Amino acid sequence: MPRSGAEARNRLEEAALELYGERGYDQTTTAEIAARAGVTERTYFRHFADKREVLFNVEVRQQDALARALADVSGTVSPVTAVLQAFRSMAPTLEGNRPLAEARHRVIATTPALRERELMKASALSVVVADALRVRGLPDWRATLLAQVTTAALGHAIHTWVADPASDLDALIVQAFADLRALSEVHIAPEPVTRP
Amino acid sequence: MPRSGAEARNRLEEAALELYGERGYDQTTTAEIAARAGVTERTYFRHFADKREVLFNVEVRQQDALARALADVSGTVSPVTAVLQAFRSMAPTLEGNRPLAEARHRVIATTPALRERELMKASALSVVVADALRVRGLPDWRATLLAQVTTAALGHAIHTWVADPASDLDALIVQAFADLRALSEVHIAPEPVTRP
DNA sequence: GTCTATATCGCGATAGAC
DNA sequence: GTCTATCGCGATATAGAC
Repeated sequence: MPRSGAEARNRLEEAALELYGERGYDQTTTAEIAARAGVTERTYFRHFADKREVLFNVEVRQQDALARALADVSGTVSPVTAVLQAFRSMAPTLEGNRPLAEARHRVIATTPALRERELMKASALSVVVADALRVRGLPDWRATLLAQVTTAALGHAIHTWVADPASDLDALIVQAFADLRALSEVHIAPEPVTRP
Repeated sequence: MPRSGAEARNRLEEAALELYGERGYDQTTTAEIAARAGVTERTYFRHFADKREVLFNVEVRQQDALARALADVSGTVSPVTAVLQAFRSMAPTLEGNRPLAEARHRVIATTPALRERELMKASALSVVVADALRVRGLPDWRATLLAQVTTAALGHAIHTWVADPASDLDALIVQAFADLRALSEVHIAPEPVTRP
């Protein structure tokens, strides 16, 4: 009965989030997800590589959006500012479906297998940022580390946002970057290299 | 053929590393690993939670060592210096079995499932560092971010060390922290908070 | 130690969409 | 008609229960 693959995909994502939320990840089978989505188990695996991946297609889309945003930022601003602007451009989309994000994060936070996958996606995001920084002329090592630091800041902002229903994501992102600068001034920068 | 648990464990770790290296992770079954180690598959799962975990007991031990090292660092030095000293104290042990580390990293780098687990362990390490920093009086958010930054630097040092047979890990760790400070001076600290 | 659930994937056939 | 998604069936291996 289903026709367009994208529809089945969406139904599978919804079904999975519901079931993982209801009974927990471990107590849910891929067969159940497929059944609730109205397709066979085999179809599930044609859309998603494994039991975890259903919850992370959202992130993949965000990653693509971020890559585009990074490419669009004016070349005249500093690297960190460029990253900040790109991150901020993603805030509205995320704010758009907060309830979904909350449900997602709740399940992920309580399931080690899903946290693993989340770390993988975060790492991929960091790579995207690092690539953009390299394009902007930063040497490899700096691009990599700066990307890790900024994505960590973004992660913290999102985490705080999910935890507090009254918070504003964009403001939290700006705040996270400000904290980052403060941190580097107080704890990282001033000291000279130490010796034993 | 009975042995004292710990021995079987070691043989399982060796066998797994060998097999993963020879045919690749996907083409290796837990039964094969158990067979090469001279135990049953059931015994394998008594020692390791899943197919990935065999390769990461090393990291768990390192994590314990790091926690101790962090607790032992003098309370008078700055937080970042404390972390640096603790990291450096781990270098000799690692330098001790470089060939093993090389084989490990080669397999992990080429196997997504293993990279996931590696990220998980790195995250756990970061939590250990963050705890230590909190004990030293840093507020939550700073402890977390600083821990992520420093463990990222450590990860980079180790990565470089594994890639270059002629390199010295301790020197690379020191270098990584120096780069960290340089990075924060040039790219993070100087600028004031930006506006849209 | 044994038994079993179920995640994962290969293959050939079918049925809508264009 | 050609694609491509889906189905139905079967095989293997991981992981956990008894």
